[in-house]
Amino acid sequence: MDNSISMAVIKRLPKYHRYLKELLDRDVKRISSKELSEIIGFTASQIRQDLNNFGGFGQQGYGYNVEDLYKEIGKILGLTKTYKTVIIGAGNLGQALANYTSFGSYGFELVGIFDKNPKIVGLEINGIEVTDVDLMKKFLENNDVDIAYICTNKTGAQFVADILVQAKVKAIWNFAPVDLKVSEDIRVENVHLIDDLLTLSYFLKEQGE
Amino acid sequence: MDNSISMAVIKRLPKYHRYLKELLDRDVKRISSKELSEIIGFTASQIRQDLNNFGGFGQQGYGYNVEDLYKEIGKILGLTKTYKTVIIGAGNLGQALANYTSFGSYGFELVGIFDKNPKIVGLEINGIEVTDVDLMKKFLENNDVDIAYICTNKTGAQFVADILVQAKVKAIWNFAPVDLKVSEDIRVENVHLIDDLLTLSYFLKEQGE
DNA sequence: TAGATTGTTAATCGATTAACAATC
DNA sequence: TAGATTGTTAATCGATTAACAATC
Repeated sequence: MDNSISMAVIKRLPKYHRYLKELLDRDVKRISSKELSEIIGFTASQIRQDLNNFGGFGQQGYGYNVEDLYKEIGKILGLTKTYKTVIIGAGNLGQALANYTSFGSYGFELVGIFDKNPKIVGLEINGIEVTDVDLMKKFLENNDVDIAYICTNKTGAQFVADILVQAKVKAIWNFAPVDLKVSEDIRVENVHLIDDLLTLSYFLKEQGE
Repeated sequence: MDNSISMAVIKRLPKYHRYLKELLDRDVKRISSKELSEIIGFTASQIRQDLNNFGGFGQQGYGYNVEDLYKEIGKILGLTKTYKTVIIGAGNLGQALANYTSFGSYGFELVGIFDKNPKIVGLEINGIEVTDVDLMKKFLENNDVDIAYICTNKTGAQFVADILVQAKVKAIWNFAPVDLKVSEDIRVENVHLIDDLLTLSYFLKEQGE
């Protein structure tokens, strides 16, 4: 598969996937780029360009078969596999993510939760016991973990990331408000919540002027 | 202030703010675009371009005064004001956000939490009692709420958004996995968690090939 | 066959980077 | 004054949109 797909395209794929699922649920059999354009908000031209990065999924004069396209995009996104995940930091956010059952339905299987707080270690969250973070390295050696969700505070995040890199975890989903320094071969996705709030704040301030 | 700042620039502002705070804490007095470039990861040229959208904050031959620039960016981001916020949906995620004290320190003051579940209504979270969502409209009429965090499930999100639009709430921070249909004058920031996971999944799948 | 709609190339637009005169 | 570094214009790069021949 082409390795040079731009990030802009990749970031749109989940949205295609989401809208196609909706169409499928509404029993829509086929859709043209023009029709899809109207509900998803991308231009028809962009939709055709995006999809053609991965193959000719459509048919001239017909459009796209909704079910086929949905499945194809699922494949492109790697949803045919399952992934083992762990959560580090079982505070409010970590617990919230642990309880998100929808992630499981996409194939992201939670296999471990870690924390350093003795008051939290030992608790059971969504059927998984919280383990002391000191035992994480050993756990990672014995389990082939794909993705780690970092839900620690700012201070602990880099320390945790270093262990994850060493243990050859493949990806990090980072919720701590810091940019992690990691080796090139580990993929990081950041959720900097405060950044989003500041963006909103920027626009609210603008309004008043 | 210029109204035509591109979204790309705006989305970088919180990162400038974060790094300048760090420099300030480390007692760094001045910094050149070149030095900042090395720690923040944008090119020096981009940094100068970005900042010059808002004014000439630097000085030839010297660079930028860290404290001044930090304050200026804070102003640009609207951090001189405070904002009233509410949370709708007090499940795991809603509760996690309610307990995030750091938002408060940026001026985002939580004034209400709403839920429809009778088991949750009445609970006190971070000093605020969860109110029945049926009473939200009235609450919004009596309180000048700036930002609403939607932490409901997919099904309830649009229903809630409609009430928020009616009540003239200025911005929505949407955590439900759905694209809300709202009027033009309300700003929406989406956190589609599953989209981020799918992006990671895309790259993990790639690795194996 | 005629109509519709894709796949794909070309044109445009916008964002990033490079270059350098201005100036502290 | 000489050196450093900005502010800003010009060049480049990449992403989006438009156009249309191919084809179902």
